[in-house]
Amino acid sequence: MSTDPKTRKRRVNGEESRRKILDAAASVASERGYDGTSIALVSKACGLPASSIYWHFKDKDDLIAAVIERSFGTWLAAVNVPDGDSPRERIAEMSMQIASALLETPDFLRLGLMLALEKRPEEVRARTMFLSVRDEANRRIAATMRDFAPELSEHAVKLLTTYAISAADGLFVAKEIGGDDVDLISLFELHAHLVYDAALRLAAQSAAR
Amino acid sequence: MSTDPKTRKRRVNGEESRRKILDAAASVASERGYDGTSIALVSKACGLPASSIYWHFKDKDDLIAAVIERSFGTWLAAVNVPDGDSPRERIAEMSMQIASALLETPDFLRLGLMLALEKRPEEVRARTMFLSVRDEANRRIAATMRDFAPELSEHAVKLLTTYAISAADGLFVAKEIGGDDVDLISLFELHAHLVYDAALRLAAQSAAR
Amino acid sequence: MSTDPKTRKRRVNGEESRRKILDAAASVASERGYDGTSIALVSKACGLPASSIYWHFKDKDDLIAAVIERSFGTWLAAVNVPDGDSPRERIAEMSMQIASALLETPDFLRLGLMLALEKRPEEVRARTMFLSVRDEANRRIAATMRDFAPELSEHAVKLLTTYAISAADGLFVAKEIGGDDVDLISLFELHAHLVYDAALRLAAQSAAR
Amino acid sequence: MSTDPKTRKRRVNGEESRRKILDAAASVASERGYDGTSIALVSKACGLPASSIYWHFKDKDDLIAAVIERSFGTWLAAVNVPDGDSPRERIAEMSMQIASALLETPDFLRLGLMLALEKRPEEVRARTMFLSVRDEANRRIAATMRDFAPELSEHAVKLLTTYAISAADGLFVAKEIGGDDVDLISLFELHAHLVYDAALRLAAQSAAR
DNA sequence: AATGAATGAGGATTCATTCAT
DNA sequence: AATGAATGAATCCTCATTCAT
Repeated sequence: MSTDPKTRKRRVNGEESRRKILDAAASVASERGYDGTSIALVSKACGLPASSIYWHFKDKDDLIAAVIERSFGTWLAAVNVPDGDSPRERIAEMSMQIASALLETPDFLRLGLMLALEKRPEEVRARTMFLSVRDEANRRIAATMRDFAPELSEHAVKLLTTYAISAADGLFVAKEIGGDDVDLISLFELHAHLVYDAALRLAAQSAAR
Repeated sequence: MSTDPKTRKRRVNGEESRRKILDAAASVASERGYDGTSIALVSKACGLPASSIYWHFKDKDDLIAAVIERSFGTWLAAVNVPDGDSPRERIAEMSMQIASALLETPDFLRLGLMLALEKRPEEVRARTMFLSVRDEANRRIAATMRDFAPELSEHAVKLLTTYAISAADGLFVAKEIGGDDVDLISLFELHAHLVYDAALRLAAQSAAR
Repeated sequence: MSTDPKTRKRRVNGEESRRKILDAAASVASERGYDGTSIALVSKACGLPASSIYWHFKDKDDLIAAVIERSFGTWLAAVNVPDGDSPRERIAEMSMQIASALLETPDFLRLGLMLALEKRPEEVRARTMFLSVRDEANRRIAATMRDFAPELSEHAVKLLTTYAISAADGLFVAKEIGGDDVDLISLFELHAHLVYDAALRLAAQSAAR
Repeated sequence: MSTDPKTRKRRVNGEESRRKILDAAASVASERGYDGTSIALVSKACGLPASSIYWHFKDKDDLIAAVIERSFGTWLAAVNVPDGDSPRERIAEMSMQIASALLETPDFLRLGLMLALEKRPEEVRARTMFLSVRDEANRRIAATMRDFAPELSEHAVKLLTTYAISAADGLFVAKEIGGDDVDLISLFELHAHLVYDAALRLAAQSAAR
């Protein structure tokens, strides 16, 4: 940390502006989606004129892709595979981590799902960014799954992984819609339980063959 | 009701125009969401001038709400609770019906979820329409659930219902994203299975208390 | 001419607006070129809001192409090949017609030349329009030339035609630059004379071979 | 003049930057005209940030005027009045020089003509620069003309000079439009021939009076 | 029941330019 | 001598909506 106030003030200004813009864009976009996020709105929210946004980002697409990217970063940092403990406990622990990360920084998934559902002709970079980030998550979960139950066939791994992620998405959506009426923690607990049991059963079937 | 052929002709034409507009709006909106759906786009897609759209619908909001409403109608018609058979088979059967209805007419849920995720200040009628339609679905499923396992506590019913619907949403989203890579039928089969088992277990717990 | 004022007022309004826009665009564009012609400027000049311009024309390019097209029409109407008289007199007569048409409606050529000189990457429709219109003029003059001196080789016809048109362009530019200092009529007289003599000489050479 | 190597280094670098900017501006401006030449485009083409351009040039106008000035310099250097030989040969020789200078460095005239055709309210310095440069050319040619045929009336000198320059402009434009289809050399040969004959005839007429 | 035309507000983006370093 | 960042005005164009017919 530099102690020279002048250097810090000036040098960092560019990056600070960039950060302010990203913050503003994240909050606007996660509330109103891609189309609903106008540059004017972001400009108002961050205090910088619209033209300044274009100094930091090529275009709206670039801006929102950056929002997704950063948002995924913070999100990932909050989730880390625990080791030790029994498989059941590890899975429950991860499940809790994901649930609370979703409660704390929902921007990533909310905006991502909005983009994912849209199928406009011209592929939006932001959408691609979300999908690739999601693919990465997919691979990690599949790896954990194989690790934990090596007998599972590849087909079963894929089925379970897709189910695990999809249902989590759905629960998140329910929470977004239902607000405090929805007990996300309990739902994720149930979810972890069900997926764990399903994995055991499928592993047993595979082994039997 | 007038028998004057001219009047009838007009009315029939009017209804056909209305239908054409709804068709166009449904296809555009399910691809691009609320904001991405411009009247000009709908006009181009249905061949009628923009001003004609305003003869049939009060405003854009009204149009999209109508799309949701009609879309839900067709959708509901495809799903009907089967009777007879064992509970397990009935649940599996319903599950299949829902999965194939989603494959055939995905507009309803795709557009609905898009709207649900958006949180704009001015409540959009279309969104409200979707949410109320979804509440109705919720009630029906809860009723079925109580019917099938009366021992379940109200809390358990709510948890299971929410989980059942949410995961279905998530699976639908996965299918939308993944396309043919995703085997929606198998996923719903697994889903029905898991929810059924969970219901049994929770019912047993409730009974034990 | 309809005598019903209401019909005329309303029915024609669309076309009248279109005309007003074209008039305004012609005057602005011929003064400031393609880039200098902003829709806002045209809007101010014609009294209609910018968005109305887009009702009548697809985009700026379309608008300016239409200006060129119409402008060429009026221009062509003012020039018609005279018959009777000796070749020399006919050429002199045509030459005068062209000169005075240029003096009266210079928009066409001024804007056209501006566009022709620009070589931007994305071909502008307006430019293409001018070039095709110019090709047509080229063909007509070449035909007249062949008609009048059949002995001329094709090569000579092309050389003379190009020279005739090009020098006329140049004289027009000089007049645009120099204003009243430049006696366009005398210059065209001289030009006609020189081209005529050149044609005679080249025809004689061709015949001699 | 300082001998301090640092200062010299800077100055040399500075002049090289200036040159790079001018090169970039010349290429952009000769392709897209005054309005089409944005500082951002020039910046991209020369690799220096926009703000650096403003260190070397007061504003856009200044930059483009400098382009014209330098461009005219290189151009002039390529054309030098030959002495000795007969008048006819001297004119033919000059004509060839001009034609090949136009083929090699067309930027000057292309940009100049674009500017000349525009008539915007606020006089652009770059345009004035071109016009004054052109006036100078005019004077030189008139002087040559008087020198070569002293009997010519001032009126005839002016007419011939204007015609000579204008037609040359026109031929240049034709070459710009037509590309390789247009044989600029032959056209200039013809042009020189015609002007020469016209001068002879007018001189004879003047003498006769 | 339908439509051609119009319109003000707002969309994304680029403009020429400035300023502190 | 150079530059990263900022900025207000302007760019083209689309928006949802209205209105007279």
